[in-house]
Amino acid sequence: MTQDARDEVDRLVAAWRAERPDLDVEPLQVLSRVSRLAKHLDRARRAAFAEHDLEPWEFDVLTALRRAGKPYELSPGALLRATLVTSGTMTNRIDRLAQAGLVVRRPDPEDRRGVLVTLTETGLARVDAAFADLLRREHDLLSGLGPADQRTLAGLLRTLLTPFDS
Amino acid sequence: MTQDARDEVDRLVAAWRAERPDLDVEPLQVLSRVSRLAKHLDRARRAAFAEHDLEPWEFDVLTALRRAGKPYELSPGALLRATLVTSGTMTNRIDRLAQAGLVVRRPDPEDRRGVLVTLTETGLARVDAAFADLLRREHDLLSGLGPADQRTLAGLLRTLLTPFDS
DNA sequence: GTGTACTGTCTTGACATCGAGATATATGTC
DNA sequence: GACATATATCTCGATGTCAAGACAGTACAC
Repeated sequence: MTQDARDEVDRLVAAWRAERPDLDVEPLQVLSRVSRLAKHLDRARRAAFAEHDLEPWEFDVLTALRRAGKPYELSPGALLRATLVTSGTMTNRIDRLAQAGLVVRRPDPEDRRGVLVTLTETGLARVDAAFADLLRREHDLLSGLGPADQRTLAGLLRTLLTPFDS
Repeated sequence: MTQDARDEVDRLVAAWRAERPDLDVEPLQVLSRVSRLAKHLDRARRAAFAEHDLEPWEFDVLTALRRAGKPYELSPGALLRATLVTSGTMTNRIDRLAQAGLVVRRPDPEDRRGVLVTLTETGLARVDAAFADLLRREHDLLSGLGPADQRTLAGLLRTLLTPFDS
């Protein structure tokens, strides 16, 4: 029934089965792999961005602005929803991005509580270069799967993700 | 060609296609979902462990020891390989776990540079309770997929993970 | 056995994050 | 139009992590 361990998670599951045969550890086959893959992805991303003098957190904010399209402008609130961080973190990020000249902050003319964050020319160029680079690397990471498998995988992941989109 | 957006990542991909039609953003369909799902999983885990007075990082170390089987003992080096953190981090974690009475440190009798970290009775009981709880919750998270889909998903993820197992 | 490289663990300083709370403004109700 | 509630952003203190390097001990060649 049990096949040979083929990756770290197979070994992990086998160890749990030996120690806790009373528990159903099947969920780990999926979820533990998701966590581990994400950890490796973070490292790969960090390496890719380093060549463009960007930290992952800088990239996250800049891409959110880039995706918004011209004039590449969003509120801090929109940015924190897009990046899943807390407001204190976002304030800090915007501060440092502004100091680096990649974004500028200006008052929201329509809501005096609000602020708008805009990509500068430098920021735009930097994020476009880094994003193209990232896609090349991610494409390579996925080269082990054919197009059909990738679509299948994306679909299954979407199903798991749907409940979180609230 | 483009189907309706059904989750956040579909919207993200659509936004990129509009802004950068020159790039092949298909890799995001898989990898962006992996990262997002991992982030949600972290939160779910944190909530599960809170009921057992454990932080995620505590759980990670304790489960590594638990999986090792009797006498629930590993070196710091083995622990950091199992948890993918750096040595400084592991030292800090062991310090605090020892202070909390969940593990004990003792000199390795066979290598005077070395140390062995052992689960205490308290630590064993705590990690067993938290792990059972976690599995229940993870089982629920996967309830959107049938057994066959779960196996398919696990298999595809394993393929992506294999190159990282070095 | 001496020298050199390696291994295992810990120390330190910098840093990004979180969470709670503060402030200012906006919105809706009576 | 006054009041309570909600929203947008920022401030601040605590914390966990990493990276680099220090230090002790081991292994192996010669």
